[in-house]
Amino acid sequence: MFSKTCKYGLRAVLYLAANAKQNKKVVVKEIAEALDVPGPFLAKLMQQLARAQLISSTKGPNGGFYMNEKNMRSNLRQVVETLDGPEVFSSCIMGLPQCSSENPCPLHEKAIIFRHSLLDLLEKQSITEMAQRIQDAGLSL
Amino acid sequence: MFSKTCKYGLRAVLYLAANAKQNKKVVVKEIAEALDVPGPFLAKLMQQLARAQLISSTKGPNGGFYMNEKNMRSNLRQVVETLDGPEVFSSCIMGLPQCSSENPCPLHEKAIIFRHSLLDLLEKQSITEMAQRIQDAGLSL
DNA sequence: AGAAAAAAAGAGTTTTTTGTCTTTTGTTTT
DNA sequence: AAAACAAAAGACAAAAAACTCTTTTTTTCT
Repeated sequence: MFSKTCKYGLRAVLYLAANAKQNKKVVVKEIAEALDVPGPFLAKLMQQLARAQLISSTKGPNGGFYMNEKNMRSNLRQVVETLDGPEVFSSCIMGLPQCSSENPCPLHEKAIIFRHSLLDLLEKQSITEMAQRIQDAGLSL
Repeated sequence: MFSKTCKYGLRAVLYLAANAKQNKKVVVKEIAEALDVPGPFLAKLMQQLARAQLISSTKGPNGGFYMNEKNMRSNLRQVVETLDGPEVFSSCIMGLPQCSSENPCPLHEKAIIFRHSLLDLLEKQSITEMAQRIQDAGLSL
């Protein structure tokens, strides 16, 4: 479905949303240990997310990663698109280069419906609300 | 979404369904050229599909690949499962190893709905009927 | 100002996936 | 029986993804 990079990224964003704020930043090592993923690899992908302004960071002592107000209003579709590229949502499910509504693959119509339900899932869920649920229900990341 | 192996496999199965029969077998080279995919690589994955009895083959002159009656009654979910493994449909969308209904990830409930729509898409489409549509409407593969 | 902390950047390494090439086995036709 | 054809099998090569390590930059604290 998604690459490991992307899965780590989704989890990291939600971890930040649930555990970090402007005044309580979190360092990569902590996130990596909490999620049980390779630290330096996670650091790399978090740089990408920071460049895309989906998360925030500051260097130096007491520095680390966190979510600002704007970051909290982004959505998981954006995370996926910056890490796996926008094609994951537009490319043909069977990998046909020329697949389109004019020249559809045999699964085209049905695939559109399915894809829509995926986008809906990733776009419509509020990060703020998910962070709340993670804290309240103790959801795993 | 799916691996290249899997995408090639889906297309190859549909190509066979639309273009081959017991008495009109088709050789790998033809399929590879029609789909514009690497021949030897395609040959490999077709061996897997043949072992899983999702397609049929015979060696020697006038040999090649084709679909028998039983093959035509299989579905695309089986193709995906033999090439990418059954985990593609069961593993957590965020990659959490422990994700389950008892210990759900933040996307769990919504992901189940979405996954169901994917399985539905791959299972409920009849290969026979798709082959017909490919021939009639000249769908691309 | 100096030291330390932490992300950013960049260069490597390993593993997996994708793709190729060669040999073997089985079948059919002559 | 021999030759030719085509898949099966297996070993190999290249490319991409995943992961690691080192150096640089920025910030903060003393």
